[in-house]
Amino acid sequence: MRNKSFYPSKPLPRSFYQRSTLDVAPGLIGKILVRRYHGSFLAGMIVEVEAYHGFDDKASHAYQRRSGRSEIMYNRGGIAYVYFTYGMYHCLNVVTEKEGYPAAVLIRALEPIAGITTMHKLRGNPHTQQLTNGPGKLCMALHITKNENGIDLQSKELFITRGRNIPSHLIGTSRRIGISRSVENEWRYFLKGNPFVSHHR
DNA sequence: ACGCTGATGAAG
DNA sequence: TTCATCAGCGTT
Repeated sequence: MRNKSFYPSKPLPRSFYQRSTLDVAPGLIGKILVRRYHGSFLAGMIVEVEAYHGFDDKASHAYQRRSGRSEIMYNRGGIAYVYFTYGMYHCLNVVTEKEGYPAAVLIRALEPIAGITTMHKLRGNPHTQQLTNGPGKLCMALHITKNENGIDLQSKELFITRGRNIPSHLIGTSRRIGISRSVENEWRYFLKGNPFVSHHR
């Protein structure tokens, strides 16, 4: 848990991201998201994600449009897509699949692993359980903003590494949170029983 | 249950 | 140019 004892493994290869989004999304559960900040590492285990993909997903930013904000989702997998929402918050996605197919996975929650003191400062000292249990919260805690939009996940600044291997029976699925269209698709994945998974409202 | 807050994109 | 819509959060 101490930052000094944490040194990350190599970034996951680009090939990890260039697969079906519905394979990448549950595959991210248990992996470690790493952010370099002022020369040290902030890190957390991914415990909740949502997939947004393809031409028929009405909740996707890329639905029936390819311009501005959503253009980045058409890139080949392996880069970050960070967007600003509700006038206040940033959300981190990882782009998946091949060039020309619009898709990304939203990182919704982390279990903090390293740099927890720094994360508390960046978040305004909430209880640890509230530190990274939501997509806006984890971006605040890891200082992820639109400056990181488009960053290559092979970069030292922001990447994902191997973590725990999670047996599939420990991964739960549900409808996605906070959307009004295509609600029937159960493309949210989370680590069952983990206290950092965000709660439904 | 609601207000905060501003980027986005569609409509006019 | 105006307007509705929001992949959220914190306080009520």
